[in-house]
Amino acid sequence: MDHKRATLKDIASELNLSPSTVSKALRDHPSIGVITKERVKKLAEQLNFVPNQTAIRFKQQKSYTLGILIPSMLDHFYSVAVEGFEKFAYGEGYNVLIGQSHEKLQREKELLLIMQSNRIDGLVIAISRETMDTSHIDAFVKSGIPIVYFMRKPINEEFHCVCSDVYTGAIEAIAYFVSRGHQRIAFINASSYWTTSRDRFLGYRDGLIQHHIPFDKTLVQESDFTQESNFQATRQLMQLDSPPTAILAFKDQVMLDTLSCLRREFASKVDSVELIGYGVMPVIQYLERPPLASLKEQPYNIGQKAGSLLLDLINHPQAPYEPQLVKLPCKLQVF
Amino acid sequence: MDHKRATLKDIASELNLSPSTVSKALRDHPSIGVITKERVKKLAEQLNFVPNQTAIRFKQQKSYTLGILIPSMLDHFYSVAVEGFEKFAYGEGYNVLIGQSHEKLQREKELLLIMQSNRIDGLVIAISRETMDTSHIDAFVKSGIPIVYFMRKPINEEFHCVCSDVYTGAIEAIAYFVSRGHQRIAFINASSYWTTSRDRFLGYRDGLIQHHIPFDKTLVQESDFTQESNFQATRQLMQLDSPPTAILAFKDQVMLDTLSCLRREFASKVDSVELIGYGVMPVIQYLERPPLASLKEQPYNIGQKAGSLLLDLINHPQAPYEPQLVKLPCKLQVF
DNA sequence: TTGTAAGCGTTATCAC
DNA sequence: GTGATAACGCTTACAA
Repeated sequence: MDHKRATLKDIASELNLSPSTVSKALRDHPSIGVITKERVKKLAEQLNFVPNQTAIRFKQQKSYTLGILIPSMLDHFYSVAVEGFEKFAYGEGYNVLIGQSHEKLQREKELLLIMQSNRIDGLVIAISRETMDTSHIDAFVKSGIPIVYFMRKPINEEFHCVCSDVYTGAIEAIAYFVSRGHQRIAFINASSYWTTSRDRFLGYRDGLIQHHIPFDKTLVQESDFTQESNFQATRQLMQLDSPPTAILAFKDQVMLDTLSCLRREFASKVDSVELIGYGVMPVIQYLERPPLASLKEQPYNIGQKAGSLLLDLINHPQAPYEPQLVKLPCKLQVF
Repeated sequence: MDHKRATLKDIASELNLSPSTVSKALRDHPSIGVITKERVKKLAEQLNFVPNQTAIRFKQQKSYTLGILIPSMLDHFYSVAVEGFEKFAYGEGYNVLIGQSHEKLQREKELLLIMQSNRIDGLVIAISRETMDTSHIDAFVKSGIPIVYFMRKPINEEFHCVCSDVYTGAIEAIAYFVSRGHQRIAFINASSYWTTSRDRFLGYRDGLIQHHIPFDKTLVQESDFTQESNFQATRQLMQLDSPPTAILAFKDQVMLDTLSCLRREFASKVDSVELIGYGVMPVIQYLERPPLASLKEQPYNIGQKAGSLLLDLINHPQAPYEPQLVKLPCKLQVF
């Protein structure tokens, strides 16, 4: 092992040059002679010189690191979103720090501090389920780090956000249900604190209205995504005097649990209830009797888009502030 | 926005102290008076002071960052392993840089360079499918960064490694198959360049031997994990004159594709072939007719263990080198 | 075309 | 108990 890593100074003294010359040579600065560049690069290669990013970051007062804070990487949607985000970030010369809140406000706060202390240049965040109060995020923003929400944005915050066009998706889902003869259409939603829940709900409601189906609030349940909660929501619906024949779920994970619940507890009705979720989880292809459909979102593109929006903010900190709201379309995929 | 972030110097000049005093005060250095500490901490709080890690890292010549390089976070096993690793790392005050090779050697090389240039303090790695030559890893090791393999270790490298005890798992699987009357037991393996493939194979072979079943090499196929490859392996097996009645798969993803292939192309036989995989993918609970069983591994613990082994290496760089091989048990879970 | 010197924020060492 | 100083590796005016 070369016990000491080569530095610019090492190269410089070896070649009787100054560190600044070496620095410029390695970065192809025009003011350095071709021959010098050659010599420098050759030796750098030999010494296995790798520039010390920690020093560069420190010097430049820029971490070249972007943060992304998500509920969990075990959620297929978010792991794909992270892929898109990373791809973009790496392409722009940035590293990525990933944080998982696991739906805990406390963890979210800790991660925000870690990221702040790492002087990340910007953050993309989908808030946790417990995040009803955003004072920790406000403090973060106040420290001067640009931020872009994605998917889950607090309903009362005016901020940049990249998400799926779940409203139109819900409209489409309802239309498809109706075209198949359904009139009793239920909806299992999530935290009313997120814009994405409100938008789904509005799409559901407006979809019903478009088809002259009266809105019935007993057909709307809320889940916290645990299996127990998904089951409970399903039970509530199926035990109604007039149970639904179609259910729109906040996301496929909810829909799958709904399916399980129907199979286990309402076996006689499982074939008479059709389901649509959001996300098109890859699992579904392995089901012998898949649900009706799912709204295909674009997590990869959403991650990328959030990254590029964030970079805009980083590169134009003085630009007039006007919250961008980017919605990427969902597409109904029938199984 | 406070446009400039507070530094030690800011606090110092405000209180007419020196930066070094402030530094010590904030870290509760015994040589600083209680009253001074009070004043310093109070002002730090007020100014919303967050220590600049980039400066600390630079100063300490230590990045407090661990790297983990995996094939893909979309693979359930690895995303859980990353969770375990992260949990451990954060607990020890380290950040985590995650890299995904997506099974590409080229990407793996790039990521190694990025990590090196970030001066990570250590790396945990599962090599890509394309990694047959390890010169890039050797170079990395030579640069002085400790490394621990997990799951996928090159077969000809003597290094620390944390993985599942897949050998014993295979033995168990075969025993279970035999107990159910199977004699024609096939095996779909992966890259012969990994120890984990060799170990599975040895378990498969020894398992057969234990039950006096002759080894038949036509019953062993290799897959590269693409759906096409999984299907192809399944076809090869099922088209034999005497096709298997039981198949052990390298991992559940392979098993699921095998199941799909049987359903689509060998529908008449799908009920007469029993399957066992590795991993216990959560998907499986949603299948109406699940496969026979799966070997439950411990990705979370493996990630944690790899992290703690890595930290040992980091903290005791002078310790005599003796490759550690840690194997965590698999457990057969019947569905 | 090359060199000099200052400085980024923090901590360790040593002096007071 | 507190302060001055140097150092980490690199970049960037500016000087030569």
